[in-house]
Amino acid sequence: MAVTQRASDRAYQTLRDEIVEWELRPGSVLGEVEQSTRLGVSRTPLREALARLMADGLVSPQSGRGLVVTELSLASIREIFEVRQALEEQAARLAARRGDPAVFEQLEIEFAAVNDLLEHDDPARHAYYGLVARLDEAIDDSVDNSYLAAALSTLRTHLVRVRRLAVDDPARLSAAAAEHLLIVQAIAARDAELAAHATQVHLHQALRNIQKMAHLHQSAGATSPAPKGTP
Amino acid sequence: MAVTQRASDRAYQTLRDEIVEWELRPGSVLGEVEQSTRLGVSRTPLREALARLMADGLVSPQSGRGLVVTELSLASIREIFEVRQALEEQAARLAARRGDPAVFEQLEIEFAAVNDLLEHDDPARHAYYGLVARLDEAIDDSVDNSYLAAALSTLRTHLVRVRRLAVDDPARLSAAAAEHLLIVQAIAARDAELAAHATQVHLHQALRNIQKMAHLHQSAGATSPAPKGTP
DNA sequence: CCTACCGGTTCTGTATACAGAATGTGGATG
DNA sequence: CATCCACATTCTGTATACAGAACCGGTAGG
Repeated sequence: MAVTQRASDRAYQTLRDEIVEWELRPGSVLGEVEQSTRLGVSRTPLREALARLMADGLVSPQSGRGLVVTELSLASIREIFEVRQALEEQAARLAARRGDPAVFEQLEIEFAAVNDLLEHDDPARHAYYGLVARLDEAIDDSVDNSYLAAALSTLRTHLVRVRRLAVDDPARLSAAAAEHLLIVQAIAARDAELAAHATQVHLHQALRNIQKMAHLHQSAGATSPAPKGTP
Repeated sequence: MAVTQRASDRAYQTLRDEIVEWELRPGSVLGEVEQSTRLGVSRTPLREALARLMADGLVSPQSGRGLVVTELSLASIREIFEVRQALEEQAARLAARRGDPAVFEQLEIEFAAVNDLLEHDDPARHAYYGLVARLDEAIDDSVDNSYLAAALSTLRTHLVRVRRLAVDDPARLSAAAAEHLLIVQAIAARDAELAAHATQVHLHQALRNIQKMAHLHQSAGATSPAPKGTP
């Protein structure tokens, strides 16, 4: 493995993390020289990093010159979920057909016991989201489709950004775990259609929850201006 | 509009076209210096172009150093179609809900008369594929989802590459037009589920046709070595 | 007081130079 | 004759230098 990571990779990961974690707010202008000096790399690898971020849809070219961190409005979240519905339904369906039931039976046990996980003192819910990540990984492995995996990967980046928008309430997490459990059970039972439908149910509820939370906060999250380098 | 295109864009488009048109065969090694001199641009913009091609999945890093044009096996075509099923079904469904029926009624007329188009002397079927492209465009516009549009766009690049693999026979084109007609009718009638199902039917038949043709040619197409610059 | 033009400044896009790493080759040795 | 090591060549990754273009400010004119 690469002990020394490339400078462009470091710049990409750093910027991506900062955008996803909302340290770089939407609308922030990313100047090449500014960011290259800040991250301690030259402009060449930084440009490569910005190009990748643009391909991901995390930054977009502003009118004329300059790249800005893309907004994450409720409308764009809805768009993301429309793609997610399509891709994750297909992924669940194919995983049910091709996956090794043993793998998902193991995950089934863990999701059944997820309430113990949620009771632990874990503000960031690392254990829970780690389990979900392992489910995603198991599905990707089972599907064995690099194009689908790539599309889902970029999508998940956006979803982490959505997740950081507001902390999930425990009730929703518990419900989500139940929905995940059904998906896992369906895959383990090789019931492709049930896996597809259960995925639709989960995504519907997840989006609904986000919209509900956003409605509560209303003017709070989303698109506060807060520029960074304009004193 | 930009009168002067950027060098990196020119390099990207040129290389992409050459890969899609099978002038650069799968397995071809794309050295940076070699390609930069050939295309008459410096290494910096060429690297940017190669990065975009890698994001598209048209080239992939070879073991160690060097990028190679990706293979297009029957297996990978199947993978592409699995993603395509998911995304185009969703696109058709959403277009049926959101599109302007008038637009699709116009397309309906054109698809109904497509046999006239096919009788014209047009070896590359420009008129036909142009009509299909306009349908895709109308769907994208109606869906109004940038994430979905982006995913479909990269997918279509791969599909052009598949299409160039072998010339479609007239019978298949005629059948495909009938399938397209049903999709358009469903969208015009705002029947989302019929649009989704008709899309599935069309994609199933399209993939089946490709597999049939590949089976006929068997050893022909796909992965013949034929390197370009090794005299 | 508003508008249009002009200069300065900053930024992007491109080219090139340099360092490190990997690969392949040749010769020497077992 | 095979194998291993050392060297040379080539390639990638990075830094920097340069040119052109786009913005911003001020100033002069209507």
